[in-house]
Amino acid sequence: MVEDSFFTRVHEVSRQIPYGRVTSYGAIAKYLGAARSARMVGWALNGSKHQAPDVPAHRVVNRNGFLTGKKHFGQKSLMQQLLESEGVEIVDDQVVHFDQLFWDPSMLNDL
DNA sequence: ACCATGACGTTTC
DNA sequence: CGAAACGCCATGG
Repeated sequence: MVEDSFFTRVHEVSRQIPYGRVTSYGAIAKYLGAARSARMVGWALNGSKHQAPDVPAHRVVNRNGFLTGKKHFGQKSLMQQLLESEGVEIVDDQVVHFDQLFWDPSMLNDL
């Protein structure tokens, strides 16, 4: 059966993240109507590997642009490598020009 | 219903 | 500047 839970929502939204772009857990949470559930977003992404491998979790970082979830990729540097492969500069586990690369799900409405 | 967990975010010390 | 506490809330046991 399909879990119409918060998790599934996060998965779908995360898949909308454009190539070479990044977003924050809080932004996704806010878009889902649960701005205070940023932690659930990360947790959902953790489950996404199990439920929706299509979800580019590497494009989701915390509000500081830090690759906080890199450790969940099995390979610590994997998340950084994936982002760099998309043209995203990473320095000291942080996204460079995060404010420029930041993508908000709300942009879907205006797209 | 209660307690524990968690890839966050903000505030306080 | 760094660490810790707190809030916040969905999911699972």
